[in-house]
Amino acid sequence: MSTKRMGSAAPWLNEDEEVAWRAFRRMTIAVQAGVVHDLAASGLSEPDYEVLSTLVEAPEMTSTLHAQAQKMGWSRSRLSRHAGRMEARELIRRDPDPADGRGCLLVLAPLGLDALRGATAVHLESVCRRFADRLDARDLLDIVRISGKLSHAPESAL
Amino acid sequence: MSTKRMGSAAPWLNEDEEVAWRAFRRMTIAVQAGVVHDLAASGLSEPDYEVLSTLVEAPEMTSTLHAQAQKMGWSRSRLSRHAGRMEARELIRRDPDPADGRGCLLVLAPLGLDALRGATAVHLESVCRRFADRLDARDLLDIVRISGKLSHAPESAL
DNA sequence: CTATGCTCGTTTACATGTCAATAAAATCTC
DNA sequence: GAGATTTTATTGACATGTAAACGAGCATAG
Repeated sequence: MSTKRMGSAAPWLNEDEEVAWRAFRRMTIAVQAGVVHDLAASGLSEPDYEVLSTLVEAPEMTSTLHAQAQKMGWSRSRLSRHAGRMEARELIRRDPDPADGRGCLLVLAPLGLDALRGATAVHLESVCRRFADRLDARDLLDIVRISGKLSHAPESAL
Repeated sequence: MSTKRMGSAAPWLNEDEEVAWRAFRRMTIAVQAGVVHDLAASGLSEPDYEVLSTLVEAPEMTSTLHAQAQKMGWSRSRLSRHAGRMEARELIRRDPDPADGRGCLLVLAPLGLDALRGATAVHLESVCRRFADRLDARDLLDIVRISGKLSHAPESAL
């Protein structure tokens, strides 16, 4: 694929690549920070929102901690901790898992559903204002194309 | 600019926007996590690397904590804490500021310069492998164009 | 059955970030 | 110059993330 930079010499970026890299970083930071900022106004952090919006899609709005962590790409440790904090706020509940004596079920609590409804509107508005409304059809296609090139792990450790 | 979504109705994303938003998220997470992962092998965290690479560009490799924080977009509190940790590892030094009795100067220490040299090679290689090498000239231009649309704050709070 | 190993969720210890309050020095106002 | 205000860096209290060790329950081989 890339015939550039094959030798043993140190790697480098040409000017266009450098410019694009800086632009990439600036863009990702701006959008990410912006959405997190907007979301905070609804009383949920971004991790909170992730947990709730993933959980609401599970059957019965219920999921094993293990399965939920898997689905979110989190460690069980992280989710366990965060679940503890969210349980204290009554956004979710922890029930024993009838199918596995070790496990527990995370259940979306009424308060969590309310919070999610509010936050979803805020989140959508934020994504529109900071992302979708600024882009035209061509931009969207370009993003999908480029994401396809950047989103997978490197072919080899090299 | 955008004549879509002007009314009082709830905001929404059409399918293309939704797909692009997911692609955008996937891409940013993959690249960011990948670079951080590679950098860790050199013994520096990403914040460490930011501090050192910003500091090395300052005159005399020295900068007020205030100025440094400004340049990095960090709070002084954050930089003060991180500087403390880096000072303990002898990557940087804190000297009193002769021009301002309150201030302090962050100075790049020899160990920090060494660490930065190693990390820079690793970082560059990582950016090549995970970013530049995967993209062609058109991709790079598209990124710069799209970044221009996404990187600034919203026109109004609305 | 039972012994061995694996998986589950939690916990401990620590690294890191935020925000508000602080102390000290500079700056401004009169 | 004296006094009020601002600025600077640090700190305390806390929220959040990671990694490794843990105890308890499950599962499989024999």
